[in-house]
Amino acid sequence: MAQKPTAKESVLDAFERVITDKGERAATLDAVAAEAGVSKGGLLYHFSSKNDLAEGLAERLARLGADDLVQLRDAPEGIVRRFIRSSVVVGNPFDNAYLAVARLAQSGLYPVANDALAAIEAGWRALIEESVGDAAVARLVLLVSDGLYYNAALFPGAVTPPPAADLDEVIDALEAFAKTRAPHPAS
Amino acid sequence: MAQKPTAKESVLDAFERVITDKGERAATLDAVAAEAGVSKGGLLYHFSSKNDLAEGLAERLARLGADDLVQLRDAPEGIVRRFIRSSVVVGNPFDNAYLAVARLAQSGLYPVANDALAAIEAGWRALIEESVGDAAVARLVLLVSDGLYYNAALFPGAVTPPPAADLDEVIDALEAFAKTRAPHPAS
DNA sequence: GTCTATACATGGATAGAC
DNA sequence: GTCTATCCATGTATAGAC
Repeated sequence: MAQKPTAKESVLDAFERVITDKGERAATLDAVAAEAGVSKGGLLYHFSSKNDLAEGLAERLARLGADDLVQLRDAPEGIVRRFIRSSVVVGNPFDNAYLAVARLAQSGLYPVANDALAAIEAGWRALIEESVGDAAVARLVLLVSDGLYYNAALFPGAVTPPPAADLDEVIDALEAFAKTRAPHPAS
Repeated sequence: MAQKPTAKESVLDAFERVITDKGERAATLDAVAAEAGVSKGGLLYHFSSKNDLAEGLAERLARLGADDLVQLRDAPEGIVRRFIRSSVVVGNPFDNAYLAVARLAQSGLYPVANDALAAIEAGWRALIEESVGDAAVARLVLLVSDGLYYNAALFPGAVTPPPAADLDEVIDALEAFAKTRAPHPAS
């Protein structure tokens, strides 16, 4: 029965797309309505304010984030490798939502966006710490991820995608360091 | 003879302060004029547009950035340690300018701000690479720095200052990794 | 050089027809 | 449920007095 809210979802898609492509400031009600193919009034029927739109996106992120965390936990290549690799935005639904909400959060106008990001980060942190077994290594992993993510995704237009080979080299370094700190995780 | 442009500089100070304290969106001409203690008209005499203000700040950053790079090169505690430590914003003139310009750049409305940041980053990258002698390590150092910086400084209000002890631990890890990669830099 | 007054555009949101 | 028309607030920028 949660299969039918197509109209709302497509407006939310449009909101997400405009934020991602042109930045938060460009995501006016007019622009979002146009992108969604409806009028401003039509949009405001589904989301009665701009803050309502932000909440909708934050909820979507929370939903997708839960799935993402499960996939991360079960990643065959290992949690750290998967986590770092996924720090460079590729364009899946979770990435798109995360990026858009991050942009919203930056403006400082939507506390709900900041809260949603904090919740995602907390989930990651717990999983990474549990996985690597050392707080310092976990911190390093999270910092590198943040560095990658923010660098690549934060500035609309100036996207600099890092080469995959370089990325793996960085991951190797992190895992080597992790071994240094926790040499015998099993015994 | 470059000692007298007090009025312009104080307007620029106000611009910087408002951006830092309340975010780029709150830095309207009205708000900046009020902060500087002048009228909107008075402000616009010195900077004929908002983009002009952004350019002024970008130039200030470039000026301070040159000094910063020299100090980094000569840091007695070592370049990497100094660099990572300085990634957490402390409030010196360079930090203030950098933070403000970063916020401007995020909006996507001021290409001059993005350019100024890119120039700063390029200077850092060259120095770090030269210092650690290994591209992968340099990349890691820059990523950690970015992670630290963006996390702490990007969201107006939600500033999370990382503990100094944890920071040093991260630096130790980076330097240990650097030794792994370049065991005998002299021979 | 600094001020007031004002023009002009844009964005969020309401009212009410269809 | 979606539209048009409109109101109101805010932000940038200009004109011209002092």
